[in-house]
Amino acid sequence: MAEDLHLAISARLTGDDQRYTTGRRGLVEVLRTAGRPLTAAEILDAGGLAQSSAYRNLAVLETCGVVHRVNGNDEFARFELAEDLTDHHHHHLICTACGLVIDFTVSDRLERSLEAAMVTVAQTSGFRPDHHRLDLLGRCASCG
Amino acid sequence: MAEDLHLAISARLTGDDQRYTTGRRGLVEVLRTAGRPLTAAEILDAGGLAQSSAYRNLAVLETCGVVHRVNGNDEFARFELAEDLTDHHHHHLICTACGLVIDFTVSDRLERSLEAAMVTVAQTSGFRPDHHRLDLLGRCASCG
DNA sequence: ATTTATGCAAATCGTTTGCAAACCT
DNA sequence: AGGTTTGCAAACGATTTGCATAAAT
Repeated sequence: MAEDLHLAISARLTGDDQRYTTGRRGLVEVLRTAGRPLTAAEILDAGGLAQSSAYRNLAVLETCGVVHRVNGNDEFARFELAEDLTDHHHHHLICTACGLVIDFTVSDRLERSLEAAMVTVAQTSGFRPDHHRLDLLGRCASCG
Repeated sequence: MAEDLHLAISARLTGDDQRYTTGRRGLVEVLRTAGRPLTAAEILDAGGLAQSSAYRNLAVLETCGVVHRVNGNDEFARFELAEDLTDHHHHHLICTACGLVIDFTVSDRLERSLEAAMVTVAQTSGFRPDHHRLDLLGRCASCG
Protein backbone atom coordinates (compact mmCIF):
# COMPACT_ATOMS: atom_id res chain seq x y z
CA MET A 1 0.00 0.00 0.00
CA ALA A 2 3.10 2.19 -0.26
CA GLU A 3 2.98 3.56 3.26
CA ASP A 4 6.46 5.01 2.72
CA LEU A 5 5.11 7.16 -0.06
CA HIS A 6 2.30 8.52 2.08
CA LEU A 7 4.71 9.25 4.93
CA ALA A 8 7.00 11.18 2.61
CA ILE A 9 4.08 13.15 1.22
CA SER A 10 2.66 13.85 4.64
CA ALA A 11 6.01 15.23 5.72
CA ARG A 12 6.25 17.38 2.63
CA LEU A 13 2.80 18.83 3.14
CA THR A 14 3.26 19.43 6.83
CA GLY A 15 6.49 21.26 6.10
CA ASP A 16 4.46 23.60 3.93
CA ASP A 17 1.72 24.11 6.54
CA GLN A 18 -0.72 21.93 4.66
CA ARG A 19 -2.74 18.96 5.91
CA TYR A 20 -2.71 15.51 4.39
CA THR A 21 -6.47 15.11 4.37
CA THR A 22 -8.45 12.05 3.32
CA GLY A 23 -9.30 13.72 0.03
CA ARG A 24 -5.67 14.45 -0.75
CA ARG A 25 -4.61 10.95 0.21
CA GLY A 26 -7.30 9.64 -2.10
CA LEU A 27 -5.95 11.71 -5.00
CA VAL A 28 -2.46 10.40 -4.38
CA GLU A 29 -3.73 6.81 -4.32
CA VAL A 30 -5.55 7.29 -7.61
CA LEU A 31 -2.44 8.72 -9.26
CA ARG A 32 -0.16 6.07 -7.78
CA THR A 33 -2.38 3.22 -8.91
CA ALA A 34 -2.80 4.57 -12.42
CA GLY A 35 0.89 4.43 -13.28
CA ARG A 36 0.40 7.01 -16.03
CA PRO A 37 -0.62 10.68 -16.05
CA LEU A 38 -4.38 11.10 -15.58
CA THR A 39 -6.69 13.82 -16.80
CA ALA A 40 -8.87 15.72 -14.37
CA ALA A 41 -11.86 13.87 -15.82
CA GLU A 42 -10.26 10.49 -15.09
CA ILE A 43 -9.44 11.59 -11.56
CA LEU A 44 -12.99 12.79 -11.02
CA ASP A 45 -14.40 9.53 -12.36
CA ALA A 46 -12.44 7.72 -9.67
CA GLY A 47 -15.08 9.24 -7.48
CA GLY A 48 -13.36 10.48 -4.34
CA LEU A 49 -13.99 14.20 -4.50
CA ALA A 50 -16.09 16.97 -6.00
CA GLN A 51 -14.72 18.77 -9.03
CA SER A 52 -13.75 21.97 -7.27
CA SER A 53 -12.09 20.14 -4.41
CA ALA A 54 -10.17 17.90 -6.77
CA TYR A 55 -8.81 20.85 -8.72
CA ARG A 56 -8.02 22.78 -5.55
CA ASN A 57 -6.22 19.88 -3.96
CA LEU A 58 -4.28 19.12 -7.11
CA ALA A 59 -3.14 22.75 -7.06
CA VAL A 60 -2.01 22.41 -3.44
CA LEU A 61 -0.22 19.14 -4.15
CA GLU A 62 1.46 20.70 -7.16
CA THR A 63 2.64 23.71 -5.16
CA CYS A 64 4.11 21.41 -2.52
CA GLY A 65 5.92 19.37 -5.16
CA VAL A 66 3.87 16.21 -4.65
CA VAL A 67 2.06 16.27 -7.98
CA HIS A 68 3.41 17.27 -11.37
CA ARG A 69 1.32 18.71 -14.18
CA VAL A 70 1.89 17.11 -17.59
CA ASN A 71 1.22 18.94 -20.85
CA GLY A 72 0.09 16.49 -23.48
CA ASN A 73 -1.10 17.25 -26.96
CA ASP A 74 -4.75 17.96 -26.25
CA GLU A 75 -6.66 20.51 -24.21
CA PHE A 76 -6.72 18.46 -21.00
CA ALA A 77 -4.34 18.91 -18.09
CA ARG A 78 -2.85 15.69 -16.78
CA PHE A 79 -1.37 14.89 -13.39
CA GLU A 80 1.18 12.43 -12.07
CA LEU A 81 3.16 11.98 -8.86
CA ALA A 82 6.43 13.92 -8.73
CA GLU A 83 9.44 11.94 -9.95
CA ASP A 84 11.40 12.45 -6.75
CA LEU A 85 8.64 10.68 -4.83
CA THR A 86 8.35 7.70 -7.13
CA ASP A 87 12.08 7.43 -7.90
CA HIS A 88 11.16 6.86 -11.49
CA HIS A 89 12.69 9.34 -13.90
CA HIS A 90 10.78 8.91 -17.14
CA HIS A 91 9.50 10.54 -20.29
CA HIS A 92 6.19 10.42 -22.11
CA LEU A 93 4.73 8.77 -25.15
CA ILE A 94 1.89 10.95 -26.37
CA CYS A 95 -0.74 9.67 -28.77
CA THR A 96 -1.54 12.35 -31.31
CA ALA A 97 -4.87 10.66 -32.06
CA CYS A 98 -6.49 10.09 -28.66
CA GLY A 99 -4.25 12.11 -26.34
CA LEU A 100 -3.21 9.15 -24.17
CA VAL A 101 0.03 9.71 -22.26
CA ILE A 102 2.15 6.81 -21.00
CA ASP A 103 5.61 6.60 -19.49
CA PHE A 104 8.84 5.36 -20.98
CA THR A 105 12.52 5.54 -20.10
CA VAL A 106 15.68 5.92 -22.11
CA SER A 107 19.21 4.67 -21.52
CA ASP A 108 21.38 6.32 -18.88
CA ARG A 109 23.72 7.23 -21.67
CA LEU A 110 21.06 9.27 -23.45
CA GLU A 111 20.01 10.85 -20.17
CA ARG A 112 23.57 11.99 -19.62
CA SER A 113 23.68 13.47 -23.12
CA LEU A 114 20.52 15.40 -22.39
CA GLU A 115 21.99 16.73 -19.17
CA ALA A 116 25.11 17.75 -21.04
CA ALA A 117 23.03 19.61 -23.63
CA MET A 118 21.32 21.44 -20.80
CA VAL A 119 24.65 22.56 -19.39
CA THR A 120 25.77 23.76 -22.82
CA VAL A 121 22.64 25.82 -23.24
CA ALA A 122 23.08 27.30 -19.80
CA GLN A 123 26.54 28.44 -20.80
CA THR A 124 25.72 29.85 -24.22
CA SER A 125 22.46 31.67 -23.55
CA GLY A 126 20.92 33.82 -20.87
CA PHE A 127 18.64 30.92 -20.12
CA ARG A 128 19.03 28.98 -16.88
CA PRO A 129 17.59 25.49 -17.50
CA ASP A 130 16.21 23.54 -14.56
CA HIS A 131 15.05 20.28 -16.09
CA HIS A 132 14.27 18.69 -19.41
CA ARG A 133 11.25 17.16 -21.02
CA LEU A 134 11.47 14.58 -23.77
CA ASP A 135 8.31 13.32 -25.42
CA LEU A 136 7.71 10.95 -28.30
CA LEU A 137 4.60 11.71 -30.30
CA GLY A 138 2.89 9.10 -32.42
CA ARG A 139 0.02 6.65 -32.35
CA CYS A 140 -0.71 4.43 -29.38
CA ALA A 141 -1.46 0.73 -29.69
CA SER A 142 -5.22 1.31 -29.72
CA CYS A 143 -5.10 4.03 -32.35
CA GLY A 144 -2.71 2.08 -34.60
CA MET B 1 11.35 38.92 -48.06
CA ALA B 2 11.54 35.14 -48.36
CA GLU B 3 9.57 34.81 -51.56
CA ASP B 4 10.63 31.17 -51.74
CA LEU B 5 8.85 30.50 -48.49
CA HIS B 6 5.63 32.07 -49.70
CA LEU B 7 5.80 30.13 -52.93
CA ALA B 8 6.23 26.86 -51.07
CA ILE B 9 3.33 27.69 -48.79
CA SER B 10 1.13 28.77 -51.64
CA ALA B 11 1.77 25.46 -53.36
CA ARG B 12 1.01 23.55 -50.20
CA LEU B 13 -2.27 25.36 -49.69
CA THR B 14 -3.35 25.09 -53.29
CA GLY B 15 -2.68 21.38 -53.18
CA ASP B 16 -5.14 21.19 -50.31
CA ASP B 17 -7.80 23.29 -52.10
CA GLN B 18 -7.11 26.30 -49.94
CA ARG B 19 -6.33 29.85 -50.96
CA TYR B 20 -3.28 31.83 -49.91
CA THR B 21 -5.19 34.97 -48.99
CA THR B 22 -3.75 38.27 -47.84
CA GLY B 23 -4.70 37.46 -44.26
CA ARG B 24 -2.93 34.11 -44.34
CA ARG B 25 0.14 35.62 -45.93
CA GLY B 26 0.13 38.21 -43.18
CA LEU B 27 0.03 35.54 -40.49
CA VAL B 28 2.95 33.75 -42.10
CA GLU B 29 4.93 36.99 -42.26
CA VAL B 30 4.30 37.67 -38.58
CA LEU B 31 5.45 34.18 -37.61
CA ARG B 32 8.47 34.27 -39.90
CA THR B 33 9.63 37.63 -38.59
CA ALA B 34 9.19 36.66 -34.94
CA GLY B 35 11.66 33.79 -35.06
CA ARG B 36 10.08 32.21 -32.00
CA PRO B 37 6.66 30.71 -31.30
CA LEU B 38 4.01 33.39 -30.79
CA THR B 39 0.86 33.30 -28.72
CA ALA B 40 -2.50 34.08 -30.30
CA ALA B 41 -2.49 37.36 -28.38
CA GLU B 42 0.88 38.34 -29.86
CA ILE B 43 -0.34 37.47 -33.33
CA LEU B 44 -3.50 39.51 -32.85
CA ASP B 45 -1.49 42.48 -31.57
CA ALA B 46 0.39 42.44 -34.86
CA GLY B 47 -2.87 43.78 -36.15
CA GLY B 48 -3.60 42.12 -39.43
CA LEU B 49 -6.75 40.22 -38.70
CA ALA B 50 -9.77 39.89 -36.41
CA GLN B 51 -9.62 37.32 -33.65
CA SER B 52 -11.94 34.78 -35.23
CA SER B 53 -10.24 35.03 -38.60
CA ALA B 54 -6.81 34.66 -37.05
CA TYR B 55 -7.80 31.51 -35.18
CA ARG B 56 -9.59 30.08 -38.21
CA ASN B 57 -6.66 30.73 -40.51
CA LEU B 58 -4.18 29.33 -38.03
CA ALA B 59 -6.30 26.18 -37.95
CA VAL B 60 -6.26 25.96 -41.74
CA LEU B 61 -2.52 26.57 -41.88
CA GLU B 62 -1.99 23.91 -39.22
CA THR B 63 -4.10 21.37 -41.10
CA CYS B 64 -2.10 22.02 -44.26
CA GLY B 65 1.17 21.57 -42.39
CA VAL B 66 2.28 25.19 -42.74
CA VAL B 67 1.97 26.12 -39.09
CA HIS B 68 2.82 24.05 -36.05
CA ARG B 69 1.16 24.39 -32.64
CA VAL B 70 3.59 24.53 -29.70
CA ASN B 71 2.60 23.49 -26.20
CA GLY B 72 4.44 25.59 -23.66
CA ASN B 73 4.03 25.62 -19.93
CA ASP B 74 1.15 28.04 -19.63
CA GLU B 75 -2.44 28.19 -20.80
CA PHE B 76 -1.70 29.91 -24.13
CA ALA B 77 -1.38 28.15 -27.45
CA ARG B 78 1.67 29.18 -29.46
CA PHE B 79 2.33 28.95 -33.18
CA GLU B 80 5.42 28.70 -35.37
CA LEU B 81 6.14 27.88 -39.00
CA ALA B 82 6.55 24.16 -39.70
CA GLU B 83 10.13 22.92 -39.52
CA ASP B 84 10.11 21.51 -43.03
CA LEU B 85 9.39 24.99 -44.38
CA THR B 86 12.08 26.79 -42.41
CA ASP B 87 14.67 23.98 -42.67
CA HIS B 88 15.46 24.60 -39.04
CA HIS B 89 15.01 21.55 -36.81
CA HIS B 90 15.03 22.89 -33.29
CA HIS B 91 13.79 22.47 -29.75
CA HIS B 92 12.38 24.87 -27.20
CA LEU B 93 13.54 26.66 -24.11
CA ILE B 94 10.49 27.34 -21.98
CA CYS B 95 10.53 29.88 -19.17
CA THR B 96 8.61 28.50 -16.20
CA ALA B 97 8.13 32.03 -14.87
CA CYS B 98 6.77 34.04 -17.80
CA GLY B 99 5.96 31.33 -20.34
CA LEU B 100 8.33 32.66 -23.04
CA VAL B 101 9.34 30.04 -25.60
CA ILE B 102 12.50 30.39 -27.68
CA ASP B 103 14.32 28.03 -30.02
CA PHE B 104 17.54 26.14 -29.53
CA THR B 105 19.35 23.30 -31.28
CA VAL B 106 21.44 20.39 -30.10
CA SER B 107 24.32 18.53 -31.68
CA ASP B 108 23.68 16.14 -34.56
CA ARG B 109 25.05 13.42 -32.33
CA LEU B 110 22.36 14.00 -29.72
CA GLU B 111 19.70 14.20 -32.43
CA ARG B 112 20.79 10.81 -33.71
CA SER B 113 20.58 9.37 -30.19
CA LEU B 114 17.06 10.70 -29.89
CA GLU B 115 16.11 9.10 -33.19
CA ALA B 116 17.62 5.83 -32.04
CA ALA B 117 15.60 5.96 -28.82
CA MET B 118 12.50 6.46 -30.90
CA VAL B 119 13.24 3.36 -32.93
CA THR B 120 13.83 1.34 -29.76
CA VAL B 121 10.50 2.40 -28.34
CA ALA B 122 8.78 1.55 -31.59
CA GLN B 123 10.19 -1.96 -31.35
CA THR B 124 9.46 -2.64 -27.69
CA SER B 125 5.98 -1.17 -27.30
CA GLY B 126 2.77 -1.04 -29.25
CA PHE B 127 3.47 2.64 -29.75
CA ARG B 128 4.38 3.95 -33.18
CA PRO B 129 6.39 7.18 -32.67
CA ASP B 130 6.34 9.81 -35.36
CA HIS B 131 8.53 12.58 -34.01
CA HIS B 132 10.11 13.79 -30.81
CA ARG B 133 9.91 16.88 -28.70
CA LEU B 134 12.71 18.01 -26.42
CA ASP B 135 12.22 21.03 -24.19
CA LEU B 136 14.40 22.63 -21.58
CA LEU B 137 12.46 24.30 -18.78
CA GLY B 138 13.99 26.98 -16.63
CA ARG B 139 14.18 30.75 -16.28
CA CYS B 140 14.71 33.05 -19.21
CA ALA B 141 17.20 35.92 -19.16
CA SER B 142 14.54 38.44 -18.13
CA CYS B 143 13.18 36.31 -15.30
CA GLY B 144 16.61 35.46 -13.96
C1' DA C 1 -13.28 28.42 18.83
C1' DT C 2 -10.69 29.10 15.00
C1' DT C 3 -8.80 27.73 11.04
C1' DT C 4 -8.99 24.83 6.91
C1' DA C 5 -11.46 21.75 3.56
C1' DT C 6 -15.58 20.63 1.11
C1' DG C 7 -19.43 20.87 -2.44
C1' DC C 8 -22.52 23.38 -5.10
C1' DA C 9 -23.33 26.75 -8.43
C1' DA C 10 -21.74 30.62 -10.91
C1' DA C 11 -17.84 33.09 -13.09
C1' DT C 12 -13.64 33.21 -15.93
C1' DC C 13 -11.12 33.29 -20.10
C1' DG C 14 -8.81 31.33 -24.17
C1' DT C 15 -10.76 29.54 -28.03
C1' DT C 16 -14.58 28.31 -31.26
C1' DT C 17 -18.80 29.03 -33.85
C1' DG C 18 -23.26 31.25 -36.20
C1' DC C 19 -24.37 34.39 -39.32
C1' DA C 20 -24.66 38.24 -42.55
C1' DA C 21 -21.72 41.20 -45.28
C1' DA C 22 -17.49 41.58 -48.24
C1' DC C 23 -14.35 39.19 -51.29
C1' DC C 24 -12.55 36.49 -54.72
C1' DT C 25 -12.57 33.97 -59.51
C1' DA D 1 -23.45 33.94 -59.76
C1' DG D 2 -21.18 30.38 -56.56
C1' DG D 3 -18.19 29.55 -53.32
C1' DT D 4 -14.89 31.27 -49.65
C1' DT D 5 -13.32 34.55 -46.16
C1' DT D 6 -14.15 38.10 -42.99
C1' DG D 7 -15.66 40.42 -38.54
C1' DC D 8 -18.80 40.91 -34.96
C1' DA D 9 -21.03 38.96 -31.18
C1' DA D 10 -22.48 35.04 -28.84
C1' DA D 11 -21.39 30.20 -27.37
C1' DC D 12 -18.27 26.70 -25.61
C1' DG D 13 -15.79 24.08 -22.15
C1' DA D 14 -11.98 23.19 -19.02
C1' DT D 15 -10.74 25.26 -14.99
C1' DT D 16 -11.36 28.60 -11.12
C1' DT D 17 -13.76 31.06 -7.59
C1' DG D 18 -17.56 32.76 -4.02
C1' DC D 19 -19.84 31.31 -0.41
C1' DA D 20 -22.13 28.67 3.10
C1' DT D 21 -21.49 24.18 5.55
C1' DA D 22 -18.67 20.41 7.52
C1' DA D 23 -14.43 18.76 9.31
C1' DA D 24 -10.05 19.00 11.63
C1' DT D 25 -6.96 20.74 15.25
